[in-house]
Amino acid sequence: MESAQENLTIGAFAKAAGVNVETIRFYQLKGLLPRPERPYGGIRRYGRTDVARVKFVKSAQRLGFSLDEVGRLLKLEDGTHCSEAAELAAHRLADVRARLADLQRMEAELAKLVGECKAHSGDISCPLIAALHCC
Amino acid sequence: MESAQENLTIGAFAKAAGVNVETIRFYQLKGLLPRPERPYGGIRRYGRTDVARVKFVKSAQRLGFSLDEVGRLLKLEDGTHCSEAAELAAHRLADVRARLADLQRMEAELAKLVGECKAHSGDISCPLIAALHCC
DNA sequence: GTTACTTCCGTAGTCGACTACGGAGTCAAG
DNA sequence: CTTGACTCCGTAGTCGACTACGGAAGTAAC
Ligand SMILES: [Zn+2]
Ligand SMILES: [Zn+2]
Ligand SMILES: [Zn+2]
Ligand SMILES: [Zn+2]
Repeated sequence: MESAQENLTIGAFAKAAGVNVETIRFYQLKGLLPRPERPYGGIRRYGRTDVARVKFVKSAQRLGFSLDEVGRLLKLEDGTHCSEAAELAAHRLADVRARLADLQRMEAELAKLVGECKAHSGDISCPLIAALHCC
Repeated sequence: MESAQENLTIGAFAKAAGVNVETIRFYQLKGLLPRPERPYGGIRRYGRTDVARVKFVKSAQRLGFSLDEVGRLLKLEDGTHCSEAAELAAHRLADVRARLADLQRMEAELAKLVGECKAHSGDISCPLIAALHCC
């Protein structure tokens, strides 16, 4: 056979890419995926480059990029002039690190409070609740 | 004077609590804050317990609790039977830790890719872009 | 050739935590 | 007594990344 990965209907394409059909349509709407030509009154067909493109989007998402940023990354796909991509990634990294710091603070405070609640006796009021009171 | 912190209009209340007026109304709508009685055709007045309540909400939010969870925490405010509060906090802690792990993965991968992009010569294609390609 | 699954397409709904808007009523200062 | 700020209240819009719906038309299986 020519290939099991060419001439896919949108359903097979979505399955091959590991996403829902609606996600494909949504990406087309957002300009992340092209809408292939449609034969007279027929249905559109997709190939392996489309699958690769969706997987690119999903990989980038796993790194924290927004769909908007992924759109910009896709325009630099040849990889020859990567300074813009590097800048995008650096921004993303800074943002990830900021969120990380925030979560680490939450983790420490929550862990402390949960520990204190476990430890306190039934008589005095709960330090976990008390901590939320005075700012 | 009796107190600068009693008989506040909603505007003064919001300022004292460090939030917008609309936030107060939103919390009232969500049942996080009571709506004080309104004298015949007059305007509602707020006091220090209301301010404390908003600050409680904001403290809990900083620990990662959703407004829905904060609502449940507010019902345990006396701090005498804290096992439910402790359970909520433990769930929150588990969730925070899961998000933390995810962000740490992103941080490591992004940092690696940014480093590789800085290092690669102009000839070969960018490892940052390449990494997004093959799943 | 009929049934049953897909596809196509646009529009609208979801979630959370607000934010904005609009029009009427209230209040204090001058 | 007017001006201007503030309050009241409901409804609607925002953001991101989908998800759901609905009806018409295409397609595959029997
Ligand atoms: Zn306790
Ligand atoms: Zn209290
Ligand atoms: Zn590079
Ligand atoms: Zn590619």
